[in-house]
Amino acid sequence: MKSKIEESFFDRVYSVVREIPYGKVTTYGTIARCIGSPQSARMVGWAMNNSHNLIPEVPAHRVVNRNGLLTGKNHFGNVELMQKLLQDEGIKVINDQIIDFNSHFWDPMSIY
DNA sequence: TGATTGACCAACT
DNA sequence: CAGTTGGCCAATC
Repeated sequence: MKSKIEESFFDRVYSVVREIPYGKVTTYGTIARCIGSPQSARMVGWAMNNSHNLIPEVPAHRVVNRNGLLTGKNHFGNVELMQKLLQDEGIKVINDQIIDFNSHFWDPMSIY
């Protein structure tokens, strides 16, 4: 029998994503690495997909791939919504690509 | 209930 | 240099 204190992979993902500060972005791989599964980056995106049903407070629009490309924009309902949200936070996005991505990048390890 | 897939990444050929 | 493959966990078919 599993301990209730043991959180699922998804729960850990949500915990990290929720801590992303305003105007900052991070990547799937970085989050996956932060929770101890560097190669589970795909699951992070999968968690985002379910997050719409589970935790609407998760800023999924602040999570992009390692290239700073808005690969998950197709899952926001409106393709332009993700880009709009990022631009509203002061992040420049052109052609689904975050401009000066390294400057807006936020490392989840900073919460430790 | 087994097989497939899914918003990724890195290594290998 | 570009295309393929392996890996991870959970949900869907």
